[in-house]
Amino acid sequence: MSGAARFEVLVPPPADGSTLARAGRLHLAHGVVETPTFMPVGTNATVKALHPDDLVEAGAEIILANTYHLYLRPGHERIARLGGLHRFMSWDRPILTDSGGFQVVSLDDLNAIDDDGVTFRSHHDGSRHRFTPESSIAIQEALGADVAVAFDQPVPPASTRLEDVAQATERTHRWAERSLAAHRRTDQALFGVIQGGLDPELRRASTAAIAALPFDGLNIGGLAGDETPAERAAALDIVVPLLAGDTRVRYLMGLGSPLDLLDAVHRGVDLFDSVLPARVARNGQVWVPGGRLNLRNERFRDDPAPIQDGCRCLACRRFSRAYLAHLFRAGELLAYRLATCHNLTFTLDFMAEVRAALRARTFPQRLPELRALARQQRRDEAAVQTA
RNA sequence: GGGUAGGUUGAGCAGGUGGUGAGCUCAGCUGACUGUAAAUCAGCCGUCUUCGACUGUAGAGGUUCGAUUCCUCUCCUGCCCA
Repeated sequence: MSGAARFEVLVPPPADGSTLARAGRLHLAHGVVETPTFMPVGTNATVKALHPDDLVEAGAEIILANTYHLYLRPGHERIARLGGLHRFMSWDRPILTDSGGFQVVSLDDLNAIDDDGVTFRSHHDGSRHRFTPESSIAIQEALGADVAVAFDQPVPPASTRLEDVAQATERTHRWAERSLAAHRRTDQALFGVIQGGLDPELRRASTAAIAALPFDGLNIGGLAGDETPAERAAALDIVVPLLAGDTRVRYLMGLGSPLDLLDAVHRGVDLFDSVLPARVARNGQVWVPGGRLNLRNERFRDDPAPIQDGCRCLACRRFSRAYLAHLFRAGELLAYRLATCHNLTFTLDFMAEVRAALRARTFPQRLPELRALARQQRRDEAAVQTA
């Protein structure tokens, strides 16, 4: 272990087994992260549409950036020359870089994978590149985030044949060891990724294999894809109990809807990231307690209310739904910023509420109420609740 | 007043010189989005009983087996001339 990440369990799960949720504190080079929490995704060294101050105001304590994208543009060496990722993007709180493994899946038209690594074509210009565990780590060290992630091979769990899941999982294990061996920086943590798809035996084996290695944190990968909530829950219920005595932070990669977050926290996960709240916001939908609103809908054009009564965010403090509806229709850039601020504030405030319940030791009791808050019914029901 | 070019589903168009015009782009309506090739994508967008059917090419007549197309008149619009 690098020692660059220390996870402190503030409130362990209750002995009665009513929940595996826990409150914790993750100490990183650039600061402390209260968990459970959510990391907004800033792929290109920016959370789309936001100023770093917006993120601070929304309550983000750590954000994610992407190795693949920053390697291609502007280049990790350039970022290193300019003083590293924090300085480059003027963000002085913790950052985690994803390894680029996810692009193995999402850009699968453009690449070829083998046991040594992945050869891919740039989505910008078609030029050829190659990632290996060693090169991914080298790039991440150059970027200089607080946390690097081992290079892995995720697969869409529900639609992948078992033998292919097995192959990707075993490859991920070998790459995990190579990522660890390649990692040099002592001021940067390194997290490992558990795979195994939806197969109980593969999940179990992957959890054991990755947990046995000296990573600073344990990522749960290959979920938040095409699986059902029940399948995801089943996978978590295999992974987390196996980590019962483990003192490391648990990070479920890619999860972002409030209800999904709540369920995963309940099953023992500490950390999340997702593009969902930001992307959904840019596409015109905002999250409110118990529902969601599509601001492009005709019915908001005359609605003088804020998105959410009592919300502290940049949008709700000063602007009406009608104004947001106008901005989206007009294609005005402020729409994206305001809606993104709202959804990230909503998500992060929701996680703060979950933490408060955990610290007050009222968490499992408050689950129904928190679920009601997180639920996102269809718009008609939402309208009733927020009217 | 004369000449000329036109009139297509909210707008702008495509097409159609006798036998299939419901096609495109906007606009509009709705939905999706989960380790970001996403300010993107998908559906709907004349009417209906919507896996289909019907109607629809400014209006009224005429020719024709059959007219959006050819003929006559009328209305409207742009431009030119007076």
